[in-house]
Amino acid sequence: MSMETEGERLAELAKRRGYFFGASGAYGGAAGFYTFGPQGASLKSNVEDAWRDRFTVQEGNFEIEAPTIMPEPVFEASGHLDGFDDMLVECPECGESHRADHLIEDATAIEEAETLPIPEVEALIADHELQCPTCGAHLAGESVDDFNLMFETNIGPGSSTPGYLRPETAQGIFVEFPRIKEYARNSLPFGATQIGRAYRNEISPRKSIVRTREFTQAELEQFVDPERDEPALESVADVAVTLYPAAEQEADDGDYVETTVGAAVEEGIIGDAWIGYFLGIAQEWYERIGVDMDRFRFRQHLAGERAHYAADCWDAESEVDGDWIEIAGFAYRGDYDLSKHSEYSDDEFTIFRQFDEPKTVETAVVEPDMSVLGPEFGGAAGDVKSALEALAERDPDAFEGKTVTVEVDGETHEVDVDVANFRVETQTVSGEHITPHVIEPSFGVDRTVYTLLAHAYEEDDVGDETRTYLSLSPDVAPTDVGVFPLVSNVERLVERAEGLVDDLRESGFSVVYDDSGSIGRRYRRQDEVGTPFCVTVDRDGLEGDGPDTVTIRERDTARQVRVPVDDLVAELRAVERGGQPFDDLVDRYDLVESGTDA
RNA sequence: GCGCCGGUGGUCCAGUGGUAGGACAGUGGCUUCCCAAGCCACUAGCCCGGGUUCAAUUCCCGGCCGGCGCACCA
Repeated sequence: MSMETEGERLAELAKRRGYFFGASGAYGGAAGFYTFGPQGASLKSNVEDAWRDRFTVQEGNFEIEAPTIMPEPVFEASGHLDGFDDMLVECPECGESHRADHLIEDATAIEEAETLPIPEVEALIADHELQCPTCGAHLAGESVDDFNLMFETNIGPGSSTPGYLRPETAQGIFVEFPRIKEYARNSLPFGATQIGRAYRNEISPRKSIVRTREFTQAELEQFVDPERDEPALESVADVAVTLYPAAEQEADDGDYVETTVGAAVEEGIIGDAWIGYFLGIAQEWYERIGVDMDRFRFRQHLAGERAHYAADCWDAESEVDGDWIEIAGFAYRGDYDLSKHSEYSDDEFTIFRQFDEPKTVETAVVEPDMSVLGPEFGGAAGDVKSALEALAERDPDAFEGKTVTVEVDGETHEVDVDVANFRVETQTVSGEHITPHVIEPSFGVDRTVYTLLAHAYEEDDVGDETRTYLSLSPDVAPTDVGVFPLVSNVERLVERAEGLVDDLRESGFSVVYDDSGSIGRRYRRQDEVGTPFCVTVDRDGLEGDGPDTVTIRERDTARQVRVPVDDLVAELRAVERGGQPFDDLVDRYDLVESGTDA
C-alpha cells in the first residue's frame, strides 16, 4: 500500500477519470469550486435520485425547488445576516480571533457596534486600548476584517434591492411554508424536501470537495405538531446504529454506543423520537448506497456546539484518512424558523389545529361607537379605539365602572363604558393556530459522493501489478454495464456487441461500449470507474450448439458467467436493480475460467 | 486571513540560467478468443504577472491554485 493518503489517491483518480476537478482551471482556477466530470455528475445525480426516492417518495413528502437567490429580508429573519457579518480581529500574540464589535460593545456604551464602518471600529479599539480577552495583549493597530460568509448580489439594476445566495437550502422551504401547507391541505405532519445548491464564501475552503464555496444539499423539513404527531418509530426500531453521544465524547474513557434506534430512543440517548426515526432511515440509506458502515457513526452535538435553537442535534459522520467528515445533520429546530418568518414577514406561518372538543370561552370585546369617539377625540380616535381593545383583553375589570380610562401618547382619555360598548361574549372555539415544530435532516450531497468514492476505492494485487477498482453500489455507479467484443477484428463479435448496446440502452441501462486494446485493459478501465458489470461477446458464445451466449463479469471478483443472450437483460436487471447477488448467477450458469486470477 | 511546503504533457514524476525527459494514460495501425501483453507511428507540458539577465521553466518579488497546521465552519 502506498504512502499517499486516500484523499490523494482519490483526487488523482477523480481528475483522470472525470469524477471531479477544480473548476475554471484554464483561468487559474477559483478556490472552493469544483466541476463534476461525466462520471462524477452521473454518480452525484444517482445519489440525489436515491435520496429523493427514500426521503421524498417513500416518505410521501413534497419536493420543491426554490430560488438560490433570495432578498435580504429573508436572511434578516433567518438570522443569517447578523450571523454572517462578523467583524473579526486577530490577536497578534495568541492568534485568537475575536468579534471586534463585541469587544467594543463590552468596553463602551455603544450598542450596535456591528453597524459601524471598519475604520471606525479600528479607531475605537485603539482609543479604548482594548485587549485580547484570551491573553491580554493589546489589539490597537490590528486590522479588523469583515467576514461575510454569504455571497451578496443586487437584484435588478442598482443596489436598492440587495439579495444573497442562500447559505442553506432550508430557508427556501421555510419561506414558502404558507404555500406548501396549503398544498398539504393544512394538515400536519408533512415533510418538504429540496435538493439544491447552497453557497458560503468560506474563508478557507479545504479538503477537496469536502468544504467548498458552492455545494449541494438535500434537505428535509419535517413539520410536526409537537403534541400530537409521532414518527413511525417501530419501522426502524431494530436498526442497529453506532452512536457517539455527547456524554461519551466528554468522558475520559468515552466510547461508542452500539445499540438500536428503538433502544436509544427508549433510553433517552436520542432525545427525540423524530430524530431517532430519521437516524434509522438514514442509516439504512447510507448502507444501501455504499457507505462503509465500519467507517460511519452518528455523533451527537455537544451542548456548546448546537445552534441556539436546536434542542437535540446529531451528525452523520464518515471516516476518510482518519478524519471524521460531517455528511449529514439531524436537528430538532423547534418552531424557531417558522416563528422568525412569522415575525418578520406579512404571512402567517401557522397551522390551524382543531380541538378534540370545541371549547367555549368567554371573551371580553369592545365595539366602540366611533360616531361618538370621532368627534370627541378627532385624530386620536383610532388610537383610543385600539387602546380600548387592548385594555379589554388585558383587564376586563377596568370596564366595571361607568367610565373607563385609557392612555394614548401620554394623554389620559376618559370614555363612557356605554360608548365603548363593552361586553363579554361567549364564543365557541374549535381550534387554535399553532406553529409547527421542525425536524431537519440535512444531507451534504458532495460529501456523500466523496465518502462513497473513498470507501469504494480498492486495490488488488494481481501478479506484479495492482488492480484499482471502485466498489460502487450498482444503485449509484455512473455506468451500469460495459459491453465489449472480445476482439475487435472479428466483425460478427463487434456487430453483436453493438446490438447489445442498443438493446441494453433501450432497457434503461447506462452503457459504455469499448473495443480498443486488449480485453484486460478494457476491464480495468471499467473497474477504475466502478462499473459493476461487463458483458463480453466471444466466438464461443456464437458458435455453440445451443442458444447464443455472452459472458457477464462481476467487477469486484472478476468472476464471469456465461448466460444466454436472450436472458441478458433480465439477469442484468436483477443484479443491477433488484439487489440479487452475483452468486445467484454463479449458481445457475457456467463459470468462465479466466487466464489469471483477480 | 496567517505560517510552512509545493505547482513541468491527460495523470504521476525527473531535470535545466541557453525553452525539456521518463513512466503511465490516450489516438491511429498491426497483432490478439478473457483480465493494464507486444510492435510501429502519433498527440501532448514548464501556473500567471513583474524584476534581475544578452537570455528565466530555472534566480528574486507578487498573485493564483493545491496540501498541511492555526483560525473560521453561523
